[in-house]
Amino acid sequence: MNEIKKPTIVFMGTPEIAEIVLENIYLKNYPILAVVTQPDYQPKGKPDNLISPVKKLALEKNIPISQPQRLDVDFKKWLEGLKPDLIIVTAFGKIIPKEILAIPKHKSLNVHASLLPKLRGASPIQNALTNGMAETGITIMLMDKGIDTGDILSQKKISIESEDDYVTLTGKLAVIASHLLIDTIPDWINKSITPKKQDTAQATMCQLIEKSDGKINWTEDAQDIYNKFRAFRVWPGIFTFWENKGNLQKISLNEISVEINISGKRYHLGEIFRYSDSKIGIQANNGVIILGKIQLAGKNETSVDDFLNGYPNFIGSILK
RNA sequence: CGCGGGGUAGAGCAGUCUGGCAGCUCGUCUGGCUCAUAACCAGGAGGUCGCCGGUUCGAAUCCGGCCCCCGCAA
Repeated sequence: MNEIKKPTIVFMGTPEIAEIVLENIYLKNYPILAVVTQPDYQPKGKPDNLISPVKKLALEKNIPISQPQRLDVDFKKWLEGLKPDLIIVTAFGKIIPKEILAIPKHKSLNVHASLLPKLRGASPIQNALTNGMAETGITIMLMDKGIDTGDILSQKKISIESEDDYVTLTGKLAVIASHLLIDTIPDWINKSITPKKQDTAQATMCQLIEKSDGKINWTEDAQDIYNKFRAFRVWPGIFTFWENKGNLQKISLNEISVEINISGKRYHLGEIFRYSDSKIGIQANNGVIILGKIQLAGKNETSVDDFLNGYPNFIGSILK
């Protein structure tokens, strides 16, 4: 790696993956002028504001913080005043106008958690999992006015293990992202990288996740249901409905596993049955979902064994 | 004052409407049975029924206030 004068950086990002990338930039002694992150979120009934992981780290390291509601004229003026050499964006969560992207001398780079042009958009990690993909990766690219359509500077692949879920995969990708970024910045400043156009014909877009996407359809393959569980681990989770004494009650499946080698008798799709002495299963297509921890709406999370002590009629019902 | 569910033994729940001995399943302890077991049989321990006040001969239950947990919406 060539020696360069380190560019001054404004970092824009919000969740854990952004925090890890930011931390590595900080540890490598890049001058960070400011971080920009989403406004604090105040949940009802909780005493404390939830602050983004990026903000938490910035507070710890005494880096100036901006949390604009909108990226408007005032924000632009503020940013111009900082005269950054480079903007780094990682999972920021808002679309950034191109006037802002154009401010830094060395433009704006985006760290995206997929192998572009695959999985452009807001939720690449979850979509890699729901699609059952065998590999994904990190792309660092120049930002333009489209969503993840900019020219590619560098990429790194990672294989997705069958036991990976959103948490573990995000962790792995974050580490790769932070290293790839540190390797890429000097080459970009030195102009020793030629940006590559994306092959638009190969592009796929990932849709924004909604809470309702967590609803389980018991006619789906067991493996697909399990993939959804892995992808939605942190949010929105997966859920189904149980008819108990005439009431439809929402049940979240917070901890499950899957058995795809089906043996023995089959049940109705969505039917709950005793899969073995210690396992409670739900029949899905081409496999069985094994319950670990579940949560009835309005109640605390419990193990399925505890749940059955209170609701013995659970076994034999059919989930909807 | 956004909408809704909940707080009962170590865990999960019923009982509350219609006030009248504190219950169920599991766990735990003791004993029995068994080659053996997360099995089976018998017995026991374990409760401030979230907190405060009110009504009543009598309150987990009815009335008023408060605290806490959770789901939805944002």
